[in-house]
Amino acid sequence: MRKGELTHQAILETAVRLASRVGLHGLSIGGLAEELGLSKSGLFAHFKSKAELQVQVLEAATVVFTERVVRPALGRPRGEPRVRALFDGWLTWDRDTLLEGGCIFVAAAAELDDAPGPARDTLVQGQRDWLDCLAQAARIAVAEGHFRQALDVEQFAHDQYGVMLGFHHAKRLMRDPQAEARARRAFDALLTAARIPTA
Amino acid sequence: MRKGELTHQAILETAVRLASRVGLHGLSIGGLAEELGLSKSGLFAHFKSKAELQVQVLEAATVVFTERVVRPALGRPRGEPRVRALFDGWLTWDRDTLLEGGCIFVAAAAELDDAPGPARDTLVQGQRDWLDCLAQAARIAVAEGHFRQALDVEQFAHDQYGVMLGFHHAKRLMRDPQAEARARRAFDALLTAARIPTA
DNA sequence: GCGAAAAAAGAACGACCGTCCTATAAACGG
DNA sequence: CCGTTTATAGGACGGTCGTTCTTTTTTCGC
Repeated sequence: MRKGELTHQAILETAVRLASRVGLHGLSIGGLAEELGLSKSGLFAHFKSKAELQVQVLEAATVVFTERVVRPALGRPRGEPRVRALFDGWLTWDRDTLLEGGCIFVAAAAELDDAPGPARDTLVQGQRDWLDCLAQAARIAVAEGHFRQALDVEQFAHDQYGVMLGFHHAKRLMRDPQAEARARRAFDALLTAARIPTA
Repeated sequence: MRKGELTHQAILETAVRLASRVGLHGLSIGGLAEELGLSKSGLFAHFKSKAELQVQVLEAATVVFTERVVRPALGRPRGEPRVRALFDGWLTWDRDTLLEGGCIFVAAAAELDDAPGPARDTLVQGQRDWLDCLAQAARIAVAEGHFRQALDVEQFAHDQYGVMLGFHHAKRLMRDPQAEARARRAFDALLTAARIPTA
């Protein structure tokens, strides 16, 4: 009862890393087993299906993301500092977590946007939570007087996400060495617009 | 020499549509053949490999995109109107082209960002051209006095791309009915920031 | 340490994949 | 209309996929 849970966890850890490179679709039972030195059937026994594996990979990645990005940011002062911390953590969490293939959620979003099923549902829920988290941080910044009163915090979260996606595109596909600088400049512009009274 | 070229074109047309749903990876020779009522080998003969098929699919999609988005925009007045036209066309070109799976380039970007090869090279070149096109349109808007002199036009193009990616994410993955309104609002903010003298 | 229970391995399955080879059918220049 | 070129079909290949069943090994409470 303990050994099983242990390998189960080890599998997921490797699976998240592998999925970031090859995608949830490209993540194969056999390939994953080989990477871990396990037999295909031995690994499969931990999940009743590949779909279940995909769901658990997304859940495991979400746990890591929360630990690596959200929790540290919650330790920062309420308002703009926390908003910035969320963005900063977001920018580098895949690097810090050794996800060579970049943010697994961005890859999964493109893969699953037209593939109904439990994996998609899991991803969407996680993204919804994350967007809510971003919006809530902005809401606090409004309450603290850092951002203007009339700011549409959901729009702010949405725009922040767009900046992040642009960063991912520039960095991972275009291999643009300026990607991070561009993303920070774009986010700064967002912050500026959020601060100044109704433009 | 004519019949062949005709079906070749028909194959690519269907392939682009199919790839938008299932991705370049999920696009299978057999599945594509069935959709067209052709034999697998008959279709395969048109391309020497699957990699070549993928490249040609991307090229075909680029032609459509240029025809549907870039060319109409070039008919609009130089400056901000043209910049807006590029954005507007971009927002809806996948819908207009009956790409049920959404913009094929966004899907391909996530699929290929870690897969070196001719398909990736083709995509990257196309995206580079497109970003150059956006930057050039912004440059003209500066020259026309619509945008401020000091505007970083490459940054503007990059930010514009981020808005578009945010739109795609909100619409296709999150099924957010407000996706388009959000995207327009974000782009308007970009335009405002581009107009006003150094904030 | 023994015995039950859990974990892992081994082998096989049907299905689909890209690719190749060969034969047939259609297209087309003369 | 014929003969050649071209386009398509048919079938088979080795490989990988997810999944299942059966067997062996390991774990772990008693």
